[in-house]
Amino acid sequence: MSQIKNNKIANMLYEIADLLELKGVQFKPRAYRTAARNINSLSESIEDYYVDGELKEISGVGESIASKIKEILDTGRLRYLDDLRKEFPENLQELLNIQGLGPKRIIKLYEDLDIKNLEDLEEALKNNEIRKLEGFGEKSEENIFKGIKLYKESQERFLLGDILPIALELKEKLEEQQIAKKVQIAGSIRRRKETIGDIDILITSDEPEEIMDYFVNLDIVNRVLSKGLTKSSVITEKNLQIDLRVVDPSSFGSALLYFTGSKEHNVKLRKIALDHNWKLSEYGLRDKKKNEVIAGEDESKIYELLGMAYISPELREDNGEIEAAMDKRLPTLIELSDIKGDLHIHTKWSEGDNSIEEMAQKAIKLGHEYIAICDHSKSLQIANGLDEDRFKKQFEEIDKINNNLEEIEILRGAEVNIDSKGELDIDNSILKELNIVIASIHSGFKSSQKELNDRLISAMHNDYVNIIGHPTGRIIHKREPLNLDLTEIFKVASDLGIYLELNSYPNRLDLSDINCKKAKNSNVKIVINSDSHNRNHMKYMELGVATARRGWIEKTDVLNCLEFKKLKEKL
DNA sequence: GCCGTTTTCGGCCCGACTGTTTTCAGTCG
Repeated sequence: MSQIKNNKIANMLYEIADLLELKGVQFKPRAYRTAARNINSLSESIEDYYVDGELKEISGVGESIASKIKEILDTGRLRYLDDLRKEFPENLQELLNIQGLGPKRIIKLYEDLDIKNLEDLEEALKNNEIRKLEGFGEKSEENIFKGIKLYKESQERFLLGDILPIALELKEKLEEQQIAKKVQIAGSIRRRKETIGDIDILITSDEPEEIMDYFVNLDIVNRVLSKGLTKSSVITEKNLQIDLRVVDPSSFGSALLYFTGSKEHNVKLRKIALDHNWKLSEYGLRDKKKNEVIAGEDESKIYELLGMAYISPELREDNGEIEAAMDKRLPTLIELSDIKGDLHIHTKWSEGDNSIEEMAQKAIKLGHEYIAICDHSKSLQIANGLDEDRFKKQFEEIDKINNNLEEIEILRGAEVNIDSKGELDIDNSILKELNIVIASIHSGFKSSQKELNDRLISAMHNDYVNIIGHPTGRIIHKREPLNLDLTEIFKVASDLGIYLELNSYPNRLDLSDINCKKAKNSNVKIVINSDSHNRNHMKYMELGVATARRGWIEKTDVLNCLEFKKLKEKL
């Protein structure tokens, strides 16, 4: 297990792609990105592939990229990348992350205005210099300005889906060291927030010096910020900060509570403690009069003494969970094991990487009872969307595999496109042959609120539509949610019995935690899907379930917690 | 640079949208 190495290599390949793109090289950037993406979604360490001589087994990796991977694994560096970097100012490729800027315009900005980095770009914006350039105007300035804002936000926080595997791997490594006893990830990761600022890890150990030595010398570490006996902080190459704290076993629970947060949750707990004439801190729950610790080792004991049920970390946002815990009316949150199937799976038929059979096999391994193959429809041409004829052909393949596989049920599905008028791009004669129809918006994001609402509502009125996919369309750090009136959408969904999707893709998580809670309060049922484009994406279900838990969702709120028989009845 | 039930060489998703133009380039998905 070493996602960290895979990640490092993928990032270097992504950088090559960016630099080649700036050079105006065709096709190669895509080849490098494909390889990088596939390496990132490997479930095993790339080193294992190297050792076994199987690098070229990785899809998208051929002769040339394989030899580059070898060079990186052997030497830690790559000459080819070093040489490419020399051709441009150090941080020019960073500008590719800004929405609205591509290679052509970046090169123009560089050549005409000597813009070498983000700082130069902001300066030029301030002086209104960009609008004077040929091909740019006031609107361009405005869009670049907005793009910078989103990009900066993305620099400060990381996606849960990117950080969780790293955090879990760190935890595992620390646990392997016999000198660390208890190991727990705290902070916003433990609360499974959609974005993460840094990683906080709490441990107990009798050998703090040894464990700190081990920690600051891990290969993920780029810079050591501080190193002591109780706390050390390091920074990784991607500017992610990791704090490791050694705490006394007698206060492990109170420290865990304190460092898990949220701040607002903790403040309220401390107030309640004060009402009892107690004092709550990271060192324990303490009786002020007698000056003695009454709890600290165990987190749940603290909640118990404060007169409430144990509160799952995902709920700790001071959104009513404390009151609910006191009244014993906390929801029984959905668990990953409640999920019985995945109803949004792409395959090679459209833009997925794997075949129907491969996806089904992976789903069996994950313990799913059923999956729905929901490839894109024809108007999404970039995704090689299916037209009516190809859907018919796909039915045959699905039915055939379904008959051959006893362990799983494969449903016929589609993710059809909602056009600018709210029409679906696939004929009802095909839709009625499907077990599952997801309708999604993939274009015309900037329509007015009324137009957007009307489009979704019109799609929901189609007799064959079951699910609205990624309802708000947001891409975390990239695209704001659609300007929808969700209250109206929820009402229509509830009235018509349409399920709203919680799309588990790491940068979607759409519906968001907050919207899940609102949906639940509006009697809307949801479905949690992975939207897998590769068999290794199916594990994203974990992120969706975590988000649902943050939204107070119970298994009875979720379509794909039903067993297959009941699911079929519902549909 | 990768890949192949139309190819081991010659392709490589392509249309919509935006903002800039005055017929189109660049970007996005």
